[in-house]
Amino acid sequence: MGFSIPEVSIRRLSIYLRCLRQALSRGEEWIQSTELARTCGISSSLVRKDLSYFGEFGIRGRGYRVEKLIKAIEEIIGIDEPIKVIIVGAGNLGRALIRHLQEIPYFRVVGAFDKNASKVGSTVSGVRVYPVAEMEKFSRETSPQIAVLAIPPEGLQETVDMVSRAGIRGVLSFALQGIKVPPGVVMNYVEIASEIEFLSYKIKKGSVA
Amino acid sequence: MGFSIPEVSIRRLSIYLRCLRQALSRGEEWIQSTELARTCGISSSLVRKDLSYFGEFGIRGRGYRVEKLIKAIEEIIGIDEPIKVIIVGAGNLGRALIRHLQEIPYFRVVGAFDKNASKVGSTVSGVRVYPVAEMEKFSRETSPQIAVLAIPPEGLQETVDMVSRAGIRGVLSFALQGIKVPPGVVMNYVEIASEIEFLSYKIKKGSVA
DNA sequence: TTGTTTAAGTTATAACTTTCACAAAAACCA
DNA sequence: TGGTTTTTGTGAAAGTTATAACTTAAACAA
Ligand SMILES: NC(=O)c1ccc[n+]([C@@H]2O[C@H](COP(=O)([O-])OP(=O)(O)OC[C@H]3O[C@@H](n4cnc5c(N)ncnc54)[C@H](O)[C@@H]3O)[C@@H](O)[C@H]2O)c1
Ligand SMILES: NC(=O)c1ccc[n+]([C@@H]2O[C@H](COP(=O)([O-])OP(=O)(O)OC[C@H]3O[C@@H](n4cnc5c(N)ncnc54)[C@H](O)[C@@H]3O)[C@@H](O)[C@H]2O)c1
Repeated sequence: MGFSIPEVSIRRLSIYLRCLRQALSRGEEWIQSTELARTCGISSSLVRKDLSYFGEFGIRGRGYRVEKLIKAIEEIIGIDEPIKVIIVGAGNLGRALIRHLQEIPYFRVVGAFDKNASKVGSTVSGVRVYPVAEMEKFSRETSPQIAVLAIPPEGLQETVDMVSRAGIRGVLSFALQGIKVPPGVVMNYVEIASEIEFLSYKIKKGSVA
Repeated sequence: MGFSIPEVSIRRLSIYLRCLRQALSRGEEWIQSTELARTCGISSSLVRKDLSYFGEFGIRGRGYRVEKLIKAIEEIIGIDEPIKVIIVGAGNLGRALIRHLQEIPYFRVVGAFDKNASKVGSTVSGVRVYPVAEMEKFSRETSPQIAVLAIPPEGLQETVDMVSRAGIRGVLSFALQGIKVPPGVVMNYVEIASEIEFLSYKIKKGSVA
């Protein structure tokens, strides 16, 4: 076959999932690509194309069964089983993330880690904060798949290496820094400042036109 | 001319900015496209291409003057003057964002807004929390450019409309929802769940290969 | 000066992504 | 039952973005 699925398609799947869940909660049993496209703000052919990378999920002339499509996308993404997540850095951001992720049923925040002794032993929404030194041991026992790093850029490289040694292969970082990502680890970044800068540019450009 | 600058290029500019600031803080006066590319994990021709959309900033055979390039990118993005930001929703996330953005010199968090009376009047890192009803008045006096929405999806449409009425044209939302964005408003989203789902897919795919 | 080296800027090509347009399949109706 | 409608799935075209290859300008040394 020799072709790869666009990364943007995967990101869109996760948006479709949100729309589909909303549709389901509104009691809708069927949905068409046009409807899904409209709520996501894209074209219907793109919706169909994205799905077609993974198989045939719809019925021609009818649309997609909402529930079935949700299950299918969950399986594609890999969240048919709850994903175990750890949070590194139990500061303001880390605590907000724990609370947020706890509310999402297909994530399980199994633990938090902090290097500050005063944070260790405390609990955030029922999630225990462990010393970073225990990460490898904890990981052997619990096998989390994802680490979310809510720490300053200073300790980033060291932490990524540690997380990798603990066998965690997916890392989401809130510290943006030129880092050597260990082999086998997939890492991405969220940077609010960049998002605001992007908006700033768009506003500026729009006002000129 | 009839060609548009790719949005991804703008997003990369803001990453270049971070690398450049680091280089500056290390006392480096000059930087080459290869070096900038390496620290950002992309190709050097892409760096040069991105910059070439906006002009000529380097010296052939020499590279880019770090300080000059920072200034140039800041001006392109529109952060040569500090950007005034408001935060809507002074919960866990809102407070974490206030603290984070306060640390970045080219942002000025001028106020926070909450609909919960018990939050109103309090202060987070020196930023005052106002009732949402005062947003328009506040905005007339202070003219913030960007609103960051750290609220649940329920009130999103209403809040976006309010923010738009207040004359704010850039919105960053942490609630992902099929929303009608008022004309003239640029809106984008940050959704940690989507980022983790994306990682989940990549891990899953990697382990099969 | 003049030749050589270096790295930016630019053009051409390749890779990727989206859209278009239509065939195919299911459902519905007379 | 057969024709009509509807909407998916898909191959090809169009459009966009990234990479590679090349050209030009600056700097430096002899
Ligand atoms: N990228 C973004 O969009 C974004 C948004 C908000 C905050 N941030 C950044 O994230 C970081 C955390 O923000 P915060 O508001 O929670 O700060 P904070 O100071 O409240 O919390 C940081 C926590 O991390 C712990 N920590 C520091 N280094 C660590 C390490 N190497 N290992 C384990 N724990 C460690 C500290 O002990 C502290 O508890 C800050 O650097 C902030 O600038 C980024
Ligand atoms: N997208 C993401 O990545 C992400 C990350 C973290 C949290 N969240 C979401 O963001 C929201 C806020 O998270 P949190 O942890 O701060 O919750 P929180 O309950 O601590 O805070 C929410 C605050 O917003 C206020 N609020 C609610 N509706 C409002 C409105 N219409 N106008 C003004 N203020 C309003 C509430 O009074 C409260 O103070 C939650 O829905 C959470 O799920 C999203």
